[in-house]
Amino acid sequence: MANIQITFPDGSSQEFPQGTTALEVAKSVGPRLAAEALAAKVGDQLIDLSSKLEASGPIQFITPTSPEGLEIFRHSSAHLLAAAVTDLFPDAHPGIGPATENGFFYDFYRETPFTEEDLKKIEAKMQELVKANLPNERIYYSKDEGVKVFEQMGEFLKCELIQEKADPVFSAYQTGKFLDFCRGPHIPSTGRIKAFKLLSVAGAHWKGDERSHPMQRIYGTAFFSQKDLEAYLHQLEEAKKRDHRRLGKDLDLFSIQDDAGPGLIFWHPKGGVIRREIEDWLRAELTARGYDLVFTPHTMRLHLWETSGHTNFYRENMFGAMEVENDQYQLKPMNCPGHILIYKSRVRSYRELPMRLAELGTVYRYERSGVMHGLMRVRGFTQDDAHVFCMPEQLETEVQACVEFAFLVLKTFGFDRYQVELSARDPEHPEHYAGTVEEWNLAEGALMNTLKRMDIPFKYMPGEAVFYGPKIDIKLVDAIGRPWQLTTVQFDFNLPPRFGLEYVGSDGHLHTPVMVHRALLGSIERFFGVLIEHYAGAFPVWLAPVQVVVLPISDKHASYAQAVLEELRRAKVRVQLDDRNEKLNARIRDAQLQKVPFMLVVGDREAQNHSVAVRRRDTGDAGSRPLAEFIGWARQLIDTRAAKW
RNA sequence: GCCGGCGUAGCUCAGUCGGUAGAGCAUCGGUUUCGUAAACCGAGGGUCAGCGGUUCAAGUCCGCUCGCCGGCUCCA
Repeated sequence: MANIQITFPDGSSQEFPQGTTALEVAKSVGPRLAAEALAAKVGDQLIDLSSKLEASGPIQFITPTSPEGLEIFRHSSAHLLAAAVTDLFPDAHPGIGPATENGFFYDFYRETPFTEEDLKKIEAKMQELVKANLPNERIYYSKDEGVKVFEQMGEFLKCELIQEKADPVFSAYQTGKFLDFCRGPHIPSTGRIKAFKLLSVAGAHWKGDERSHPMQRIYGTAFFSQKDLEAYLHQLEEAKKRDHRRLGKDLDLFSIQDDAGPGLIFWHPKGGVIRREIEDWLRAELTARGYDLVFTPHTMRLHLWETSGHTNFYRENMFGAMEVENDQYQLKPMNCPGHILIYKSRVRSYRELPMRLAELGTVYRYERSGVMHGLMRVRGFTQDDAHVFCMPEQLETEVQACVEFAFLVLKTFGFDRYQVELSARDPEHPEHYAGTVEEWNLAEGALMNTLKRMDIPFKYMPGEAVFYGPKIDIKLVDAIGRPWQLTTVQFDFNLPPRFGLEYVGSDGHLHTPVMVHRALLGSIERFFGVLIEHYAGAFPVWLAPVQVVVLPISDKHASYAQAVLEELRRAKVRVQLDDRNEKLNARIRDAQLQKVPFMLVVGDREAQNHSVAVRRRDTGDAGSRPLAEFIGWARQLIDTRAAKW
């Protein structure tokens, strides 16, 4: 038998007989590697340890520390889950079960729902299968043969998948009695899975199609060590404490009320302060960047939305039209038509371009009942919207300015977890899009050049563009790792021709302008939600609804406390006096829980030399200093919008 | 919209087998005047989400509706 040459990551190589398994190669390196290895990688292909090596080449072993290690491990955990479920519940038909970012899930079709108790039973069965240390065996089938095997087992969902996706010869994995159509690779046996937990059961749809069978999805997570698992569960608990819905109530920032309806936000005084700070900052920046601030009506004639095309492609997201004097009016789901009407109100010259119309525009969208989520997904919200009307040759400059502005937003509010996506058209289906191929090439080129020139890493997403133009999106991540879209910069090849927009060029002829939609914060509501979670409610001084609390030690110090209060007010610091009949400790505790940045304790000593004893929210007692000095410090933190101090 | 869970005082929650509702915190009144994360005493506060049904009797069992939570789907 011929020998093959296997090269290791350190560059050394060794000969093995053809057909040697990856595991045997690992053993030749050392027993420790053989014990730790989960799978192997040949070239860029992942294989099982039981796979036979047929050709010379490099090999790499996947261990718990490899980037792919956890994913393979969790995928095998999903199989373990399915093995346990099919064993306990013969009427449960497995669908699909992949690894996810934080764990894994498996979807089952079953008439009766799984209960919490069922999850416990399943977990116990999984433990049992771990103890049995069942091998994950790979079996090859021809397509016809495979379909027959799964048909005999009554696994109609698997048959469907095989018919749709399987190669003429495909692999399946056997774990105990459970057989799954699966590409692999898998860890050698179930005995390796020690730290796992089933987390929840939720509804899903077969193949993600809403009209298809309802499925039951069991979520779980698995780690290489019990310690890692516990750390993850602890992190979930911590994240819950940052949930903006929890903090919104505890800090009295906003509410959503049954009497008013779901998805409609009430901004309480404290939330209102933060919103005003955000908006004031934004308006100043918009003005400095050559935007014009406008206001447009909240309801307009329905025919306007027919012209824009919304009644065709956006109807299911619009509130119903209302009748006024035999005419139909529509609550606005977007601001674009309003801005377009301002543009159209008179003849425009190329000298006026680019024209940047900005509005904090409140829109209403009908969201289906199951999708609302705190401030993140609502039915009424305010966008920091703007539309830039310009000539094609101005596009790139305008896009760059938008992206730079977006990054200033991220920096100002201290966001560091985000991802940038460029959504382009699907080149296979040019007929799905408005505008010509030339226009699209120009627009996609402008977007991509901008990102590349600015050295911003991004995900290129062909086929993800909306029909009217390509876009750049920036998504931020919430407390439990869910991404939320905020910033969007989008081209629009659709609306300018639909509304017959034009400008007089330097050549004296009429031309159609190009239009860019952009929102940086996205919606003020969603932005606020992400912001609350980002700071866990402990806002930097410039945003904190109450920046300073004055705490007189006893009634004797009331008049000095009052003087301190007034001096801070004159310096335009948001300050409150807490002179309730409570012990100092209790009042400090309340201020801490309200996450007030500074507490000023005043007693005899402070009254005597016009000073304050400063307590910081984060590090506690910071000693006494003259009142004037503290005010200077506070003002500086506010004026510079300091994130840390 | 779909699947599952949940809804008791302002908040967090208890309430057994169906027998007419309770705690802590918060609020209000009083006492206490205090130096860096919860003083003490007392009082008020409920359409048990809503509507309907079963029953001698429903917070508890059944149905419908509304809302919330976790997902799915959707998301210009």
